[in-house]
Amino acid sequence: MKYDFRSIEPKWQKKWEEAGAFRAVDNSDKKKFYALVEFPYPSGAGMHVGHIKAFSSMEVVSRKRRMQGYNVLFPIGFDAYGLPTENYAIKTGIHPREVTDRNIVKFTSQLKRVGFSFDWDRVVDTTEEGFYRWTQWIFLKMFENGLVFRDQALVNYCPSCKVVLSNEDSQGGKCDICHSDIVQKSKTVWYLRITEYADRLLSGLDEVDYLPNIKQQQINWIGKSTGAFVNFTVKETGEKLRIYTTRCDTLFGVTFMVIAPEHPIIEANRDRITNIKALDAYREVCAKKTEFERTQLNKEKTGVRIEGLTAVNPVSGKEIPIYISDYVMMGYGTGAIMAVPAHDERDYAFAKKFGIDIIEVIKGGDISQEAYTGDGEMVNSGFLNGYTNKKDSIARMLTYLKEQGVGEMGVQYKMKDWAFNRQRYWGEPIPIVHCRYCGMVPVPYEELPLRLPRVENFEPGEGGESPLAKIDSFVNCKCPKCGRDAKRETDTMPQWAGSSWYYLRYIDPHNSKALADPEKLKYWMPVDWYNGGMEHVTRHMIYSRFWHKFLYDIGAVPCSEPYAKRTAQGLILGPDGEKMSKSRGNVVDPNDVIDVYGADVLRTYVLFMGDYASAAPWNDSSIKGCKRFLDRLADLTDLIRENGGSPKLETSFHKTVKKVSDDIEELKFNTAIAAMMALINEIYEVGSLTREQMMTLARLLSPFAPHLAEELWETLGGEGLCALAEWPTWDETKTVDSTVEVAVQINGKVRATVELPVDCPKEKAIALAKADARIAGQIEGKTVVKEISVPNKIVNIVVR
RNA sequence: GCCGGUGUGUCGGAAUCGGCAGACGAGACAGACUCAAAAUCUGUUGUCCGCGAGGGCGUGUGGGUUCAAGUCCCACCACCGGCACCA
Repeated sequence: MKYDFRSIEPKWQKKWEEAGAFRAVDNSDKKKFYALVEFPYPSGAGMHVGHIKAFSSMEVVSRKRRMQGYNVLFPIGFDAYGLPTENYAIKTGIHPREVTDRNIVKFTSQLKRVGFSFDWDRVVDTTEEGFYRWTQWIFLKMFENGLVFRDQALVNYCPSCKVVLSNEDSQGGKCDICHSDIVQKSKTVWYLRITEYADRLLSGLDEVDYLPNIKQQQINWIGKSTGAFVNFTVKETGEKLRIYTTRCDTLFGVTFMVIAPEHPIIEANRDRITNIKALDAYREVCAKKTEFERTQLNKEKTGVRIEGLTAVNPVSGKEIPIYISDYVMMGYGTGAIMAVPAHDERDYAFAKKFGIDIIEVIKGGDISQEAYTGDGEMVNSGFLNGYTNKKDSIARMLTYLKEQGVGEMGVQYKMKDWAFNRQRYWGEPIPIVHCRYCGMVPVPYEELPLRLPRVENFEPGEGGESPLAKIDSFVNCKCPKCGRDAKRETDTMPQWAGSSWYYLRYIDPHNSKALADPEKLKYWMPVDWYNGGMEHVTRHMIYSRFWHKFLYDIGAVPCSEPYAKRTAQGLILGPDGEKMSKSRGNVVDPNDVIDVYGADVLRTYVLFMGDYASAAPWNDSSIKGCKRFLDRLADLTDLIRENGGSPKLETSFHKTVKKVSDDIEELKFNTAIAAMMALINEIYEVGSLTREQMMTLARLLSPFAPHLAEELWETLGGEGLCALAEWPTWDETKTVDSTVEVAVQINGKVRATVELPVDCPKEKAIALAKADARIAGQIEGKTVVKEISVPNKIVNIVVR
């Protein structure tokens, strides 16, 4: 058959669209399958081949599921709020709305050209009123439920761009945009109380099927640690100084305390502290450091002793000094630690520098040389002396602390509350009104969406204010509660907002009464399979799991976890082996590939190029192999004969159907395609095949190269669309040949192979192996020590 | 430092309930077709010794278990990803 991709690809794309072949059906009796891919950010550069790979796994699975009779929901949308569009607008003066619309048109045409089987009736755009209305709705629900709060915090601020930056945008202490030095600035920050869900985000992982490394990253991100809170007492004031520790059994080894420079106890005791000037000087130095500098490892420990305050160890009664040092963070635990220099490397370094006592409480190391962090017998520890097991000594100490009322078990998380505002224009307005009399008042639900006003100037204001702050008509409003003059919040939500719930909107994208109809949610949720990048398995996925759990708590969704299964693709690197980027100039544009080879070749190649989960470089010549594969496959129609093929070929078909079916489920597309290649190589050797076999081949090919598959299907007289034809099945009994080639080893080295019937009994196999001339020659004159035969695999004869 | 992963020809990669290492594809070389090139087709292609039959070596390194190890065990090395002064 002549394979002219230029004519057949548009032809079948049109037919699919006319037939509504990929439309998901609501209220169907069929079994559902919801496949999800991470919706793209519609950047001006358009898609690169990495996007194609990212979408291709669920594309193949979706197409296979449809052929298996499932009602499939495979949607696409656009995560369109964000900084690049806004920066582009600042630079060019073109409004983000126009830029976004233009980019979405571009992405849509690219996606359609590839022939993805998305349901185009369900496209969502996070910047559209009908969508962000519900983003705001969820925010207000969280506000109502006490999950939203405001607090002063130090933020990364770029004095040149006049903009507050996230930690990601200020790596290395430099502004990501203009590369000037970042300073720390105190700002009011909106927070979502994600830490309240920390434990459930952790335990929820037991219910879902994520790749192990994905689960592990989430576990690390949440960072749960179990330990104890212990109250030390300040001798001079009687105040409690509370610390968190995971090793409360080392309490007898505490020789000093360290608190964070920001710890409130300093302000509370300014007049009592005799060296307050020295402390203030140190604190000022710390305040100037960025989070990045402060967390640099292996740097010299610094700090200042607080004169005038002394702590009392609640267990030993010993009086110890208190220091401030920036190696203790206000943001973790209580911002204060008990220091056990003998058994903690950081405390050891600090004690050495400041000449503080080091008391050994765990035997096993040499504390004159370094801190000993291993296990061992407890010493110098009162009632704990003689304990050798960490678990027991901690348990004993916890009991004691509780009895004495000076401490108790506690849990800490590395995960922090989610800073949820940006001083930016191109985002969802936070629907809150500040009233002088009523405080923070939510915008009434019926007034949603709170529209983002159309402005002409997107430059951030002085001091890093949102551009919205300059729009009087937006800012000035009446308090929804008391009706007096009030001002709107001018910050917007971060980029993560829309993507935290978009998968729900696909289920009912045009609903104006609710974020989605409960009946539809019940049918479609949860997402059966979600694929995306490894870079999103912590932030995006944790954020969206948090929102989902909240929505579950208020009865808005029917299940507690949004994604039943999660996998990730590896990057496509540039032809030079480096990460694709505009600045390197190594980006491959899918349109260029389609122009030359067609969409089917592109689709096949991105899946054939390597292990789906690993990164692999693009190779301009390797893609030819996929082109040849499809050409050769199309030409097979010339070999169709009434009694074509051979019994062995029939077996190979059954094997291949099984292999391709199984491999798709494990995302092993490269070996699935390789199996089809091997099959057509075999057909060419045999020289003919049957029409039935060719139709099987077309259906197997359909998820990968659907346009060619349709064309073949039509040529062969198949009924309806190949995309909706029944997925081929295999007969397990027909996947085995009648004979197998078995390797014969002498002392573990292969010396010959013999053709044996399948499941040949051991004795017979050994006898037949020995009958082989070469084997007989090898055994001659030697003693056979042992004979091993593994049916259908190997015969090994050990001789001496 | 901690956690996770990977290491196989010239390249992308196959093969892990231990059983013929290098499937499939690319590249390279040789040949056919062609005035020629491209495309296509055929053959060769881990490495070393040998005219050949054949044999030695070979899956990051070193050791071990086994009739048999890319696969299992021990010790290391290198690279990639994540977290990181987390108390």
